[in-house]
Amino acid sequence: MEKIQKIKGFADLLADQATVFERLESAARRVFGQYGYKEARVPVLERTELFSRSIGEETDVVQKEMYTFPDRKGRSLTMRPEATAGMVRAYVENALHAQEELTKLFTYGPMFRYERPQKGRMRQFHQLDVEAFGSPSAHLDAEMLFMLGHFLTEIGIGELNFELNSLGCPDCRPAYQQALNDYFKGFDGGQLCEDCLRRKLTNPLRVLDCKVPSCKELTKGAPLISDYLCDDCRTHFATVTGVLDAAGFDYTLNPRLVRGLDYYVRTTFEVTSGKIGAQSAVAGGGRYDGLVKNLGGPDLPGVGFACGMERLALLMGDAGAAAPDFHLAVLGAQGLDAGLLLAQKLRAAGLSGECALAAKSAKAQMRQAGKSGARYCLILGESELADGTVVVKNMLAGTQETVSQDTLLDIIAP
RNA sequence: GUGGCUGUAGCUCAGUUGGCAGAGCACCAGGUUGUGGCCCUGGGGGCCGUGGGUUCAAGCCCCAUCAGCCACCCCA
Repeated sequence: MEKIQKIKGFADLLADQATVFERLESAARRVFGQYGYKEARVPVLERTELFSRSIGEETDVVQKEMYTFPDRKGRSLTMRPEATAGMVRAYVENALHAQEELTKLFTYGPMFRYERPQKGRMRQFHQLDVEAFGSPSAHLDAEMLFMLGHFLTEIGIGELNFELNSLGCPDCRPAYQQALNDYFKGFDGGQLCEDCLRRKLTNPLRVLDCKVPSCKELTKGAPLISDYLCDDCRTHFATVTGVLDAAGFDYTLNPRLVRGLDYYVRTTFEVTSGKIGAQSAVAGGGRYDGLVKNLGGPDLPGVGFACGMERLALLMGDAGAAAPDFHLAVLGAQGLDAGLLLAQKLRAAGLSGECALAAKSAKAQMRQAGKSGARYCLILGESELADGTVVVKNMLAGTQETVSQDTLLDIIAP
C-alpha cells in the first residue's frame, strides 16, 4: 500500500519534543495564573468573517495565508491564523464584560497559516495567547510586559530583545500616515525596492522596516510616529515606559516597529531573538482598543500578546524524559502473570515502571532495563516465584539483593 | 507566491565514466542454562521520495511532481 505522509508544514511532536511543549504550557498556566489570568479554550475553526473583519481585509494573513474552505452547507470557515479574534468573539458571545470589569484570559494551541515553511515557521504552529479586556490603563500594558518577561525567565530563556512602540490611535494616526505618504511621494521613480513600491500602497509603515540598504537610506529622513502622537497617546505611552523604567525592565524603543495585523493601536511590542534564524520574533502583541466593538461587542479596550511555542522550543534545552523507578524482568513464562500483578502493586504505590510482556533471556531483559534508565531492575525467576521473593538490582551501583516481595516497597520507594 | 540546496536501511550519510545496494550508529540474537553499560561474532531489515523519459543497462542522465532544509516575503 502507498504510504500516506503528513502534509507540508505540519509536524508530529513526539516524546521529548512533546515534553517541551508540555513544560511551556504548565509554566504558562503557573505564571499567568499568578497575574490573575484564567484559561480559556476556544475553537480552532471559526467563521471566515471573524478573521477578515478583525485582522484586516488587506493584510497578508487574510489575503493569502488562511486555510479557508466551505463546510457542507456552503458556509465559509477558516482555521484560525491567530488566537485573538476567537478570544474576542468568545468574550463578546459569552458577555463576559457583564460579569466583571476586567477580564483576563489566556489560551494556547495550534494556529494555521498557509506559508512556505522555514526555520521557526510551520503551517500548523502553536501559540500561547494572552488577552485582557476592559481596561484602558497603561499600567495594564506594563504589567503584561512584566508578565511576559517573567514567563520567559521562568522557562529559562535569556538574551532577548524587547522592542516597544506606540502606533497612535484613530485620532492621530491618519495625520501621520498622510505625512508618510507625502514623504514617499518624492520617491516614485523607482528608488525604492520593488517590495517597498508595493508596500508604500498597502502598508506604508512597513517601508520603514525594509532591510534593503537603499531603502534604509531613503527612509532615514522619514517622519516618525512618535512625533505625531496625540496628547492622550503620548501620555499613555509615557506611563508605560515610565513604569518599565522604574522597574529596571530592559527594552528598546523602536519607532519603526510595525505589526502585520490592522487592529493594533497605541502600545505595541515584539520580543526577538538572534538565535533562531530569520524568523526572529518569539512574541508580539499590543493594545487593540476598538476591536471588541468592531466584532459586535461593547466599546471596550483590550491588550494582548502571542508567543510562538515552536520558536520558544528552539531556544530551550532538550527536555529529557524522567527516569522510571523500576523495570521488572520475568524469567520463565510462568512468572508473567505474577510479574504484571507485582508491577501493578508498585504503580498503585506511586512508582513508575514497566513489566516484561515476554519471558526473553535474562540478558535481553537486562539490556532493556538498562535502556529504560530505571533505577532498579526487579528480577522474577522461577526460584523467586516459588518463595515469594524478588531480586532487586540497583542499576547505578550494580549491586543486588534478594528480598521478600512484601518488603520490596520499603527498599525501592523513592 | 519567488529563489537556492537536498531526498539511498529506523537515524546520519557514502555510492567512481551509467554496469550485482554500502558503511557507521540503532535494533535483534549469540559469546554467559538467570544479569545491563565495554568488547567480540552473527542477523534482520531498501518500490534508491513518486511518475514518466533516454539507454542493452539508471541510485547516477533528462522532464515532471511531492516532500525536507534555508532565505525572500510575512509573522509568533
